[in-house]
Amino acid sequence: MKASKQKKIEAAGWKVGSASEFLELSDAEEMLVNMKLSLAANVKTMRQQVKMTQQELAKRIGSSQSRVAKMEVADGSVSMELFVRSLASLGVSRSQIGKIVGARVVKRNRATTGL
Amino acid sequence: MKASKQKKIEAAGWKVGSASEFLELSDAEEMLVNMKLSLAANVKTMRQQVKMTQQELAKRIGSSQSRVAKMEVADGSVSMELFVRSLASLGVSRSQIGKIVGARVVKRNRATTGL
DNA sequence: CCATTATATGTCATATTCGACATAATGTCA
DNA sequence: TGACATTATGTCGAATATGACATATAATGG
Repeated sequence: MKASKQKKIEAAGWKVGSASEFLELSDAEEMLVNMKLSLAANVKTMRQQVKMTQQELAKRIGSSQSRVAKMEVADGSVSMELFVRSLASLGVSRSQIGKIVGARVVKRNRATTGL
Repeated sequence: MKASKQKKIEAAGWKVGSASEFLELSDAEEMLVNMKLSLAANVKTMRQQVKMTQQELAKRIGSSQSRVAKMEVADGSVSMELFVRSLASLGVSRSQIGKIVGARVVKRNRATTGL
């Protein structure tokens, strides 16, 4: 893993082992981070699509506004379980969640989104 | 949620809230359980495909044989993170993991598997 | 501008998940 | 059968994720 990439990841609150023993793991960790980035982005957009506030979603999933906020900024302390629970509570189907997990988020510009 | 279904889930070591306040959550919980069942089955078959022992996979992911065993029987104490880490360490790509998450496991009989 | 609402960030006690270990159960093969 | 490898199950202290809360920082619109 490149140092620059690791620094970026750690800056976002992620822990990355660097001992040689864990070199294979770093790929898995990076994958996990990217999955969570994708999940986070989708939780946010889905919630907004339903015009729900973080507070409301929090209540729905039995959590708190602060935790929902951490989810949406892909804080390192949020588990995949919470992402999945949230998406499910937003009406996202299992197969849709599978796609979110499997594909990188593409940040589109205003020209393509039409906004 | 039907009582029979909940009983089955709880028998497998899962905790399911039953207060009316959490009725919407139970669907999400069931989805999570099914995802983990799918992930568990795939960890097992992929590991066997590479002719790896639980002990060896455990070492690869910095865990223990007992935890790998729990993974493969879809024990309730195993997080999605660990499933993903394991699959990644077994060489499964992100898009493949997405498919595993998104689609129910189909248990095939001997006629179709050829065994 | 101010007031109000929504979102982000930090901390903390509690709950959950962790690897490790012992040991039981199952499988394998001679 | 017995010896050996592999997998399953239970438990425990340590590590991590949790909801709750306070509070900071936007964002909204009047």
